[in-house]
Amino acid sequence: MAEHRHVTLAAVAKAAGVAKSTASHVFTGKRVVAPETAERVRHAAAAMGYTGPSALGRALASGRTQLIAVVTHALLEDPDTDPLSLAILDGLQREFAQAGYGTVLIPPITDDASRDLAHAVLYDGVVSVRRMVGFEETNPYLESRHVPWIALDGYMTEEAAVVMDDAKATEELARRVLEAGHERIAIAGYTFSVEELPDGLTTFDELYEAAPTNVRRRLDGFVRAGVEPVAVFRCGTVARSSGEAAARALLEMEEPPTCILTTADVHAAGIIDYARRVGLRIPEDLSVTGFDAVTLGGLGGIELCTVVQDGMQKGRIVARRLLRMLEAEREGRGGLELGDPEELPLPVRWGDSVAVLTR
Amino acid sequence: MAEHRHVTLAAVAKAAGVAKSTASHVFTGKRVVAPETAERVRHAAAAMGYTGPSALGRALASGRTQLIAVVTHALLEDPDTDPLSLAILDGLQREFAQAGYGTVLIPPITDDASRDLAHAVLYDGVVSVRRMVGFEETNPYLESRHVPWIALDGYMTEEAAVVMDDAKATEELARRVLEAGHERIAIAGYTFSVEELPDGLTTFDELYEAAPTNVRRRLDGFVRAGVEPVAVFRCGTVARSSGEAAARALLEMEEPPTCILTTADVHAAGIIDYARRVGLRIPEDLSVTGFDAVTLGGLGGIELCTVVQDGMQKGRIVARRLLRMLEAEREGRGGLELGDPEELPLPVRWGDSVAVLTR
DNA sequence: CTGAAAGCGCTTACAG
DNA sequence: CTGAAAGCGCTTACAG
Repeated sequence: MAEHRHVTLAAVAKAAGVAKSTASHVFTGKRVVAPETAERVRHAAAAMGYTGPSALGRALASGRTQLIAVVTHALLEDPDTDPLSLAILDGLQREFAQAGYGTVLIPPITDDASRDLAHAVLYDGVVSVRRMVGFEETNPYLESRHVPWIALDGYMTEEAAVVMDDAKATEELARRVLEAGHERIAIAGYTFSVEELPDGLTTFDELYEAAPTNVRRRLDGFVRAGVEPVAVFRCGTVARSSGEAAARALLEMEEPPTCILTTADVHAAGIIDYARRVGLRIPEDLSVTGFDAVTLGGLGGIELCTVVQDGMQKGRIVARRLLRMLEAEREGRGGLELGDPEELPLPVRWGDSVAVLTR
Repeated sequence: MAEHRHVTLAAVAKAAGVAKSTASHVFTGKRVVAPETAERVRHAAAAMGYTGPSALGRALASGRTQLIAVVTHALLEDPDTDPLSLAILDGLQREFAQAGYGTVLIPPITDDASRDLAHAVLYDGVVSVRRMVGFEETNPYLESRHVPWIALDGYMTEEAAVVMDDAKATEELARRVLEAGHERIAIAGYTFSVEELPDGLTTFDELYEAAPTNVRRRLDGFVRAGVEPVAVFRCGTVARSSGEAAARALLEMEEPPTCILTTADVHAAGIIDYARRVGLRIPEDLSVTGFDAVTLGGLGGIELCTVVQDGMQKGRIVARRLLRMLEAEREGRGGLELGDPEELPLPVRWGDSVAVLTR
């Protein structure tokens, strides 16, 4: 009946014959209000079609938006390309939602539109999930907002939030490959900054130098297992196409490897795509290992030998860390204890993409 | 050098010796400011570490948050379960970002946490993507916020935003199945409200009655092609498990169908899972068709005969519609022309999941 | 248990 | 081309 638009707390308070502060407390519950007073306020609110304090007013007055930004390119790819980031996003979103925070998706800053967006968006904290492009401008900007921030994919802030023993996992995986009798083994590892470092053959040391810390740990595991690669390829993107490029280069060698160890499932998938196209069978003619254990289409029934990274769980862990940072900030004590990072287990999954060589 | 926290427009204006309004206009560009005045303001801002007007202040003053909420369960499932919603989300997010809007993810209201979140979050408009659970409370709430809202999955607002000729596509698909010689054909269609209508055998008319409008159109296509189903199964969820349930029931029949027509790829995948498990070959022993053409794992090299629904494109179309609604609202004219909905083409993709029967 | 008032950080007519 | 002022819708000490 009543005009439902733009009913304010002030109007409700007036109608109920109480002060704005009292009406406010009825809704927030931050102060005890006499039952009958509260009832009067609720009644007036209902009659006027008032559905609770405007999130906007509350945000300005309290300085808290209940919003966390997630800067990512994950959705800007074919879902098939980066399912791990999607899973992480899922975990982040669930944990934030549970804690009463909405998750705002924003792309990295790459042009005027994304720059304007970054400036226009409100948030209390931020997580950046893929630093494939645009991070040169995005990172300093996020820094300038002076809010709690966790950057994943090998940044220090990730290391402080979640512990992953990549090396232990890849060591086990590589050890089993060696036990299967492989001697000509190649490594395909990835870096992020494709502009400076495109796909291409390289040396182990150069790859190690350019790789993010998590990839380094994976390479460490290969070394610890005793792998002496006959060739090393640098994947410039975390995308299937870089895996194809790796296969093309590696299979052209005079004595091609019998097994390629990768640092991401998407690369293993790209390698399989290419190998099949040139008529090779997996794993009989070429073995391959991955990392992540994501669901990928078009593998034709092959189950990858890989390391399981539970993205959803990882997202949850990271979210909990950010929530604690937010809390610490609210306490006004930058030095509040954040506690140790949680550990994400990384079990090996032994599929059927590695052949056991008999001689 | 300077203390970087909590620098306000007012402080910058004072330092530059201009009025707040002038400083504001330097940043928004909504009014012409003398070049040297602007320079003075920018200089002061830089010196004080001011990175532009607070999104919060701007939002309160202008009443616009530059945020669009997307209510969805898509991320709350295994990415493998609902890749179409993910693709739609992708399209929404891209289009919104381009228009300067951030995308806020919130879950449907199912408990106190999600209710609080829904109330706390700020947004100028909203799109709801999956109405699987919690919509009984979520929908009225979204309604009560009085902002432009598009609900997908067979609601009227979707129909007004995007035109899809599902019937034409499924008619073509079913026609080809009939041409392949199939006579014992079953239909597995889906509904949303699993609480009231669980998985189970039903009649065509009952399914039709309970189905959302888009599923109805798909069923229309089957009828138009001349299909006379020997059995009809109702999938109570849009998940692989409901497909398995369908296969279990349908294959138990005395004279089981040679082909099952579904209204979603995930159901086709579930059917394949089950059929394989009981030792049937696809398509030799059982043919199946889908709808959506999403990437699904574990299909073992089978390419589904299905209808291609480009989720990303659909998301973009829906986003553009919402943006137009927002604009219309801003103009203060509820009656502003929104124009016709855009059409999303639905091509048939003929894979290898339907056997050609020779007799 | 309740009120009056300041203030959160801006934008936007209005006025000149 | 620029300023002074009102106001967006709340929350939160402060006071009683």
